[in-house]
Amino acid sequence: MASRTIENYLKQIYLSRPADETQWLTMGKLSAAVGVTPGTATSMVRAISDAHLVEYEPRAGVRLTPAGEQLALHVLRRHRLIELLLVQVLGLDWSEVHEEAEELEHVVSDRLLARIDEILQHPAFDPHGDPIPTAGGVVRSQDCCTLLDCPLGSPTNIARILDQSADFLQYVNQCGLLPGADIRVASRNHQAQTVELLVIKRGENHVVAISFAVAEKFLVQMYDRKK
Amino acid sequence: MASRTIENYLKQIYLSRPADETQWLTMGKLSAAVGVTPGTATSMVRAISDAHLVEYEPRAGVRLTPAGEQLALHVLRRHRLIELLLVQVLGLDWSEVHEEAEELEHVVSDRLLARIDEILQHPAFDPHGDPIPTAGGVVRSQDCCTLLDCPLGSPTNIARILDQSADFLQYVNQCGLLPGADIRVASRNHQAQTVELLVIKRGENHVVAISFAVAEKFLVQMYDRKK
DNA sequence: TAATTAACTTTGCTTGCTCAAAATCAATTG
DNA sequence: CAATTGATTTTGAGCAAGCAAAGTTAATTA
Repeated sequence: MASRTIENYLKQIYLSRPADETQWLTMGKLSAAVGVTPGTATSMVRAISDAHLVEYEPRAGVRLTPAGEQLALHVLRRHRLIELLLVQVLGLDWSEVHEEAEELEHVVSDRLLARIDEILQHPAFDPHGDPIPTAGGVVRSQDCCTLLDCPLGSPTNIARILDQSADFLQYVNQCGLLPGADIRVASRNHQAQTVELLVIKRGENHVVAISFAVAEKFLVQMYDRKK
Repeated sequence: MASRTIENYLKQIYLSRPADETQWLTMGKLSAAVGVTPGTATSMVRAISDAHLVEYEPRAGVRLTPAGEQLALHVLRRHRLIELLLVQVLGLDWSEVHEEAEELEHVVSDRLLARIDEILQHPAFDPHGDPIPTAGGVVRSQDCCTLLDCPLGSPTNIARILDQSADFLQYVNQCGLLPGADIRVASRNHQAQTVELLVIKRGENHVVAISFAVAEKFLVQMYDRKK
């Protein structure tokens, strides 16, 4: 069995993997994601590679093997199901659950996880809109784009929020930009680097302005995901 | 913060402490309870004693300080609230929850614990009838005796089950000896070392025979705890 | 009292994970 | 092409926790 340290490395390797599948994840990025010094990451990755969960190429980086990816997805499944349970059943605030799940994901048994999945009726997304991998390790991907490159004017709704720090999520909550919220991108100002949004909240229209950097943290869907 | 190893040692020291408060818990018993070799227990206890959570007297044994006891009770509170949550809210079988809680008890935050306590409406007992210490570290003790020394014939009900291994609890479940069950001790046979019980289950009387050793694993109350 | 025994402690070693600092490599820049 | 820079790897060390086996101590038996 993989230690909780190894589970964490695998999860981070998965989450930080470069968009281009042929690319390797560098040790610098991995060590930052895991929160250890680069040297530590190198030696841990060497060890994990001995267990055939990753491929490691010195000075190039690291990449998950199919076995490693399955394990990473399993951890991610636990994490996301737990988050949803904490929000929907235990009534925690969604800004708190990420931290909590970070610990719990390493100790819930398969049996308990199956019960959670059942109680939540086999959900496909966690409270932040992240897809929950199936028990078989399949990720049902959404067809999304960020608030930076989605079409202007057309109505859409928020699918996913990529920054899960408590502070940020509290702000998100406050201006009604939760997953599922109906919005429209009113305008983009490339000089000011801002995006203006129309948020439909309790029938009323609100205007919210965010920077390009923040706009990239929101994914929206082309077609309404509720149907 | 105390590591999960230290939390475990403190919990076991509390649970295995001798009935007589002036006595020390020996290293032999502790090492067996924690599941390590005696030498390991000795050196861990030395370390925990440096943190002033226990008193340690070489060749005599170990005993919790007030600070250590508070921490032990806190761990126990987490353990027992989690067990109850798993049974009542998540619908796990009560024979499974001990193992599960053994892991979870070290990772649930105070905030989550408070929510669990609220959802369960500040319960006083876990599914096995063990008392749940308050957030302030107070144990509300019950007035109990075992099926070995309770009076013959008089109606009573099961308050607590001391053996929490899955196999045993499945048997307990099967013959209806759950906490709260209405029973009477019909007879004791000192030659055969057995106790005969009358179990009132769905209006009907059932006869169950158990050995003295098993009888000691059940605590019953003098007065009906339901009122 | 001396010998035996059981419980406990000490010692030395291992594993897993980490860091700091030194060494190395690769990719620019001058 | 040499020098500098930035990223990466190696080295040496430390800490927490564990085991096995050798050494002590105290209590019991003879």
